[in-house]
Amino acid sequence: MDTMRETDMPTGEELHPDLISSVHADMPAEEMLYDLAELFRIFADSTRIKILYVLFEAEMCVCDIAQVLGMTQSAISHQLRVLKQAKLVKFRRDGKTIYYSLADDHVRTIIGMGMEHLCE
Amino acid sequence: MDTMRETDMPTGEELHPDLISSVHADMPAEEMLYDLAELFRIFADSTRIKILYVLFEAEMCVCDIAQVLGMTQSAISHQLRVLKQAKLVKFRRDGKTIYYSLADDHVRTIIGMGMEHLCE
DNA sequence: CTTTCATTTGAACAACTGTTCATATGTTAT
DNA sequence: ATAACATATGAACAGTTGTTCAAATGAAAG
Repeated sequence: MDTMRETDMPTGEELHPDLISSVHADMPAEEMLYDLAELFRIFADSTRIKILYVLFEAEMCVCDIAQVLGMTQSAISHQLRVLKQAKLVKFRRDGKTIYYSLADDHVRTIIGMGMEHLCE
Repeated sequence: MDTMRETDMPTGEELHPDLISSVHADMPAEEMLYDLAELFRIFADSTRIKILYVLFEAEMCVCDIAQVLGMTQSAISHQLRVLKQAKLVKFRRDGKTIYYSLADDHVRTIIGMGMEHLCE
């Protein structure tokens, strides 16, 4: 509701008023952009990336993943929790052990995209 | 150089020894996975996502971006620095103002990929 | 040169994140 | 029951991150 002119203004804080309002109108909802950042945050840790990479090849139980990555079972379990909540991995129970696997192929695509960007 | 058998072992910490060694062999270099996580870390902040989204539409100067996002010029400048270092944006100077724009189309693809994952 | 404006930079602080350690849950076998 | 094992969870701690504030560049104009 501001009544500022589009030309000949004091230029206090904005240099290109019409560009600003045009761009602002085309922005996705605040919440969507927040969710997007939150999604990328999941991939923003090398332990989680490693876990996902491991699961590219086969479903695996927690202690095997820990073994492959040379990390504590507890640390892996904590990260699997994050991946689980983000719906990036799924799991099934077989007796005492729990097998984790990729939830869908989107994970592969997103990580592949990142890899492609790096290798250039 | 451990000489453990592949069958009939005490199962101290690993449940599936051959799977472990096979998967471990197929893993990309430690450093590569670290770099990959670092790349996603750039996208893992909603301010940076917003900046990139704004630059989808047009090149823009710092104060205009700040205006669109309703944030301090200083905050935007700090984040542009991060994006610049990651080679995700480039800039040109025109007198006093500096115009930022997307470095290449990879940014668009990666963010698009994330969006696609969210909208399902 | 001095002023003004766009931007950058550094220090400081609060908020967040990942790992560790100890402990709890849940399952199987004895 | 109890023991052994795979996994999960909570608290705590160090390390990292994003914003703010104040001050510093750097460029154009008077």
